[in-house]
This record gives sequence, structure tokens and C-alpha cells, in this order.
Amino acid sequence: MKKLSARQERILQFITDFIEEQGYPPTVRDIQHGCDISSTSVVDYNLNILQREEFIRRSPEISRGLEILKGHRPGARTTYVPVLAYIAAGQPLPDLSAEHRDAPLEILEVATNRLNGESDVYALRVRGTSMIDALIADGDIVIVKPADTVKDGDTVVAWLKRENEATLKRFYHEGDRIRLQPANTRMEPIYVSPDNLDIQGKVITVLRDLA
Amino acid sequence: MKKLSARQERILQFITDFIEEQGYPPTVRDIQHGCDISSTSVVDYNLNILQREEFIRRSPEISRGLEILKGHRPGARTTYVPVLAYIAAGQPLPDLSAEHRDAPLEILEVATNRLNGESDVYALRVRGTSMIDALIADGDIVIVKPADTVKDGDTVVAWLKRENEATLKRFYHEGDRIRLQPANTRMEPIYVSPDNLDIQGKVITVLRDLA
DNA sequence: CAGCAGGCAGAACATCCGTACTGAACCCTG
DNA sequence: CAGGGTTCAGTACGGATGTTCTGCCTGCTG
Repeated sequence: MKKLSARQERILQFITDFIEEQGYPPTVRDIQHGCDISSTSVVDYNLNILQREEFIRRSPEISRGLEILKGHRPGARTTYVPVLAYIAAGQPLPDLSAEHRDAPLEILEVATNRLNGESDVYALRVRGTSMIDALIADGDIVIVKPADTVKDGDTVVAWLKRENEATLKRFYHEGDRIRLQPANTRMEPIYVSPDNLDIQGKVITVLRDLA
Repeated sequence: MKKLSARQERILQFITDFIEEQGYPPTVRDIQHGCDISSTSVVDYNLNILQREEFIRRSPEISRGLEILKGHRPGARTTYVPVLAYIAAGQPLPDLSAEHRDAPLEILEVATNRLNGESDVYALRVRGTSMIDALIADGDIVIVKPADTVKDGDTVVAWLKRENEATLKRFYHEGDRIRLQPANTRMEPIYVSPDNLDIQGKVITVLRDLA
């Protein structure tokens, strides 16, 4: 997929916002004025490129015949979240920080407002019962925002280097060590030193489908 | 709110379907042909009524300047699910079977395809840590389809009459008694007799927001 | 029955709006 | 520097589209 020019990005954003606000797509001339373009032909030209690159669909000869095709754009009621990997104790997590999002295991459709405004989130599917301490069952889905720094109280996806273990726990600084608190209040917290800890991201939502 | 005529209902349905399929609203003439109407003026006439009754919003002088205003219409990507009650051990569940849906505690927006095609679902918010055996934490949301009969293996919302306790467990017939299996495989199942059990519904999804 | 309002048909009008055409500015590449 | 591709500005054409006007039919009401 070709990268878009600044003008094309702006047009795409304008169309998205316009639909969100008005309930119907803009005309060529709406886009022209909204993006400070001096001619309708320029809009037409760039819309054709956006169509060729499959960001939008155009219906010829039809006024406002525009449709946004791409998955996540703000304003959409649902967002497509890629399930990038399985997570299980004793299995290293693959490299999620980079842009390794081309081959998701599956695609989740999630109500956008569940994501708390976050945009570049991904999901992990839990394998096995090793996370039961964190109230996470086999097959559960964890939606994660990538982050290497987190705030006290956040639930984090952590990799314990020495123990060779992935885990989901609440994160608290405590002097020069870190307390990881299980979601299950009956379980005792564990304490680790910062250099034994690799923070992958912050958990936003846990989903469990039982039907 | 005035009741709509058959023609107005049909127009409203056509607009909804058209937007769903095309990604943009229909023109007056699209509606004319789609609803077998002989004149554009009739469409205009009825659209004005639909606007007066606040089913749609029209933008004057603007082609396809239509927007559907009503909340849930089929085909929507998200569905609004009412959170009807809190669920906690030792507290009786209110009457959920009847149409006591006028005063939900809150409204959830859920991706429609998460509901597995079910329509008359509701949600419960879990209070306290008494469901931790079922891998359910304080604050979790449980989406439930009302049902008094369930299949083996379903996760059910059950009321234990003698124990005066609400619980979420997997359901299995076992001779003349019923086995309720916790989601946490480390926990032992409990056995109850059918007359001590009140099935409220079947759990479809568990949601946990951590952000 | 006269009067009136709701619902409709047909046609005409003015504008909206997608598209095509021409030419210019700019940036590569050989 | 020549040549070609990309991007853009300005203009014009013609079909698409919202709106208006006139008139007809039906059912209701006093």
C-alpha cells in the first residue's frame, strides 16, 4: 500500500469527520473548501488516488458517492482490533512493539468507546489456565495498549525475565522494587526488581465469550 | 410521537437499508424508485413529516442531506445493552424476566456481533469479590440472555435458593442432580438439586474494563 | 352538500455537483 | 538540458437533485 500525501491524509480525515458530524458524506466542493484546495479537479484527482489505494469507495456520477473503507478511523462506532498472538506462561511473547501487524491471528470488532480513546491497540488471546490467578481464563481476550512506561495501578502485560513468564498484574512502584498485585484479592502480590521486568503494555479490557 | 403511515415506515426502512449498503444516504429519487412512488414531491412531502416527527434530520438544499436519528435499527454495528442490576452474593436478584427495563443503571454500547445474534439481552454489573471463584472480578460486566432452560455446558446465572446466593457457573445435568462447575479449574464443583436452583439466564460475554 | 385537510401525481425550475479539458509548476531521471 | 510523470489551478459542461407549483382525489365534518 502506497503512503498517502499530506493532502490525501487531510482529505481522508475531513471525510471521516464530515460523515461523523453530518451523517452523510461531503461533496467534492465540501472537501475543496474544508481542506483549503483551490480547485474541484484537485479533489477529484486525489479522491481517485484514495480509491485506487482502497481507502475509499466512489460511486461514479453520484453526488456524495463516497464511503470510507479502512478499519479504524475515529468516529466509527466499532474498531477492528487485531489479535496478534497467544499469551501463555513459559512462552515468550513475540515482538509486538514493532509494526508486526500484518498477520493477525484474527480480527476483533470492538465498540470504539470501550477503547477509552486509545487508537493503536492490539489484542492477545490467552492460552491455557496459567493466568487464573489474574482472573483470566483459557480463551479470554486481552486488549492492550502498547506502552513501556505505566502508572501505578495500571494493569500491565509483563514479562518476567528470570522466571521466563508472561503475566497480567496491577503495577505499583514500591521503593526500589515493584509490586505486582494479582486481580484476585485472595492471592498474594509478588515483588520484582525493575531489571527483571519487561513491560509490554497496559491492559484496557478483558473479553470472555461464553456463548 | 405520531404513528407513521405504511409509506413512511417503508421510506424509513429504505433509507436505513440504503445507508447500510451504500455508505451514503439516498436521494429523493432513489427513495422514489425504491419505494414505488410516482413523484418526487410525494417523497419530499413524507420526508418532511419524518423530519417533523424527528425520525430523520434533513439538510435543506443539500443532495442526500439525510440522517437517521433513531437509536437502534437492525444492521447497526453496535447495540445498546441495558445494565439492569447489580449482582452480588447474599443479595437477591431483582425480577429480570419481566419487562423491567425502563430504569437501567447504565447503558452499554457493545459490538453487535459479540452478541451472537441474540437480541433481548441485558447486562449485570458484579458487586464485590464473591464471584472470584468464577473468575469474575469486582466491577465486571456480565451480558446475559434470559432463559429458564439451558443446555449442558452453558454458563448460567443461577440463584441458589437455600444458600441465598447468586452465582455464575457452568451447568451440567448429572442424574437427578445438577453439577455447577466453576470456571476456575482449580475449584471443586458443587452439586445441587433442581428444586434449589433458579436459572435466570445464560451468560454470553464477560467484560472487564481496566483502563 | 360545501369546506377543508391530508395524501398524492406530474411537471418545471434553479441549483448542486461530478467530471472533463487545458495549461502550468515542480520534481525526477537519463 | 530534454522529457515524462505527478500534482495542481481555473473553467466549463451536463446530468443529478432538492424544491416548488398546480391540480386531483378521498375522507371527514358541520
